[in-house]
Amino acid sequence: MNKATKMTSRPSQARLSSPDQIVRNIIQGLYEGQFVAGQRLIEPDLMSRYAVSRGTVREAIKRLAAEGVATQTTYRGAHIRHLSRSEARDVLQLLEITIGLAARLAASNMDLLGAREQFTAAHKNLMTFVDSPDSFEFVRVRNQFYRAMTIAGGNRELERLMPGFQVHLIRTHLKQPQNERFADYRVMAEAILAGNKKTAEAAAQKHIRRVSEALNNIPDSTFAPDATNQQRQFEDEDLNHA
Amino acid sequence: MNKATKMTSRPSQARLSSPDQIVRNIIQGLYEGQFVAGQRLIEPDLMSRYAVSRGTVREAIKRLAAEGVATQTTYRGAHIRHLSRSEARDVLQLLEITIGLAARLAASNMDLLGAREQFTAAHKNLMTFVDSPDSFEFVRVRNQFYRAMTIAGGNRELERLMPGFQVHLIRTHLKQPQNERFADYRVMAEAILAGNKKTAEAAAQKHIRRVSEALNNIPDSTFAPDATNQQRQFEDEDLNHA
DNA sequence: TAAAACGAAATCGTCTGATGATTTTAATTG
DNA sequence: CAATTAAAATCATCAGACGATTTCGTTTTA
Repeated sequence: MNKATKMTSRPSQARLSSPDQIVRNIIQGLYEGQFVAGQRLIEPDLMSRYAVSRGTVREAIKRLAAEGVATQTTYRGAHIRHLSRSEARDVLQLLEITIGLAARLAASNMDLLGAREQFTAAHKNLMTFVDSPDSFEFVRVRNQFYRAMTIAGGNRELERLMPGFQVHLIRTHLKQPQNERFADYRVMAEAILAGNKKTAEAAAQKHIRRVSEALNNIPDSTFAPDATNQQRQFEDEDLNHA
Repeated sequence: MNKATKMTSRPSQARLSSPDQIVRNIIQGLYEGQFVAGQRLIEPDLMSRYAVSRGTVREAIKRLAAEGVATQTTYRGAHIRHLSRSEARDVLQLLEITIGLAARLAASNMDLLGAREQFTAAHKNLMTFVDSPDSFEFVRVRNQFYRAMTIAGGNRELERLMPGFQVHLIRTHLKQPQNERFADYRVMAEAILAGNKKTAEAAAQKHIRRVSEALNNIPDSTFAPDATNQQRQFEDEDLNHA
C-alpha cells in the first residue's frame, strides 16, 4: 500500500548539485561584491574554497561560461566576464526587447492565478528603496521585480534566460537619477497591473534605453578595453553548426 | 624553442577541445537526425561512441544542458530536450523579437565592411533551396542565413545566444507552405539590403509568427506532453524533511 | 641597464580508476 | 499477479596522474 516511496519520487530536484551550488554562490558573490568583473577563476582556488574536486569546479565554470557570466580561453583559464562598453551596449539592446516582452506578457496575464499578488508584492518591495542609496540589496530587489514580471509573463524560455542578462546589470546601477528611475518602474508596474500591454512594453523598453544612455556618463575605466574594431576574429571555423 | 611559435600563437583557440567536439557532433547529429528530441544521453554510451573519458562526456552534457539543448535530472541522466507545444511557442515568441532585432540591426549596418557581400551570399545560397524538398541540409543553410544576418547586425550578445535558439527550430521546419516561407525570406532580405530597418524587423517578426501559427497544424505527437498549465509542480516540494 | 632568452612553476585539458548514492531492472515471493 | 526485494545500471563526486601550454622570475646578452 505504501507507494509512498514512489509518490515522493516525482520532484526530486530538491537538492542542488555541487556544481550548481558553486555557480549560485559565485553569482551571489558577484552581487555582493566578493567577485568582480575581470576576476580570474582559478581552479585550485575554487577547489579549496568550496572543498570539492577539480571536476566539480570545472563543471561549475563551464556552466558559468555557457550562461555568459564567465569567459574561457584554452590553457588560460576562466574570468568573470568583463564587458567592454560596446558589449554592455549590446547586452542592453537585447535587454530592451527582452524585458519589453516580459512586460507585455505580464500585462496580458495579470488575471491568472496569483500573478497580480506576486507582482504587486515585488513592486512594493522595490519601491521601499526609493530613498535608499544604491546598494547590492537594491540590485537584488530590482532583479526580483524583473523576475516577478517575467514569471507573470509565463514564458519559460524567458525565465531561463533572464538571469543571465541580469548579471550584467550589476554594473549599470550607477550614475542614473534615482527619481527618474523609480518613475520608470512605477509607470511600468501600473501599465502591467492595468493590463495595458502596449504601454507596458513601451515603458520597459524606454527604461532600458535610458539605462543604456546613462552608460555614456560612466568612465571608460569601468569597462574592459574594447577590442571590437581591431581584429574581428572571423571565427576560425563556423563554431556552431557545422 | 623559438618564440616564433609564440608569435603565431595569437589565434590560439584554433583547436576545439574534446567536449566541444562532442557538443558539436551531437548538435550536428540533431540536424542530421541521428539524435532526436527526447532521446536519452547515457554517459557510458557516449564514452565509447567518442572514445573519451567520463569527465569529458559530462562536460559536454553539462554544456548542452546550459545551452538548452539537453535537460538534466539528478541521478536520472540527460535527455535531448523535447519541447512541449507551449514551450515551443515560448521559444518562438522569443525568436520573434530576437530575429526581429537581428534584422533591424542588419538593415542598419549593411554599409559596413563586407556585410553586404556576406549577407547576400547567404541569401543566395538559401534561395537555391526554393525547389528542394525539406532536408537537414536546408536547415543548415537557413541557419547560416540567420547567422549572417546576426553577424551583420553586429550585436555580439545576439550572436552568442542565437545558436541556442536555432536548435529548437529544427522541428519547426515542417508543415509550412514553401512558397510562403521563401517569400518571407525574400522580403526580409530585400528590406535588409535596402537598409529599411522598420520593414526588415517587421518582416522577420511576421515570418516567425507564421511559423508559430504553423505549429498548430502539427499533431500533438510531435511534442512532449505539456505539463505547463496543469499541475505546476508546486505540490511536493517539502514532503521529506523527516 | 634594458631587452631577450631560458627554465621552473602554475595552470589547464584530459585520462584512468574508484566509491557511494540513486534509479531502474529483474527476480523472488506471498 | 501484485508486491517486495535483490541485482544491475547509471549517476555524482572524488583522487591522482600526465602531457601541454601559459606565466613569471631569473639569467644571459647586447
